[in-house]
Amino acid sequence: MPPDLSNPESRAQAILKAIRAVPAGQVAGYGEVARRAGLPGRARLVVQVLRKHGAPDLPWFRIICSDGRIAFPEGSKGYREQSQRLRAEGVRVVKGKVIGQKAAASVDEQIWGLG
DNA sequence: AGCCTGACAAGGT
DNA sequence: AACCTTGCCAGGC
Repeated sequence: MPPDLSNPESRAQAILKAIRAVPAGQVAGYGEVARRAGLPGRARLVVQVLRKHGAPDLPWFRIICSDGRIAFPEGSKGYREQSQRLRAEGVRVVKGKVIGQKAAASVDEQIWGLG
């Protein structure tokens, strides 16, 4: 049974859950995360959640643009940290873009507990 | 209500 | 592939 999503709080929770569901060594787009959270078309809501929640355990660095780009401005603190953290997980990052595959479909199972 | 702001997305050039 | 324009949605004022 999917979460409520009728109020901002539950929406944020759903998004956080979707983000945490992305496996190490893989990445996912903002819109992708939104969809998996049950919020299709709300990519920008994901952005807002990420801006607010600075949770240390949140794998925020695995979230990138749909075209594989890192969303932070080149040279910014976030840009450098994200690149570094991704590479630390074995993700290939070239010129601010992630080369390789995006998160597997199995992520959905992890979120909704289908397995 | 109206306007501005975002770590976006999609489509066209 | 790079770049620009348009569409979107929620928040904060």
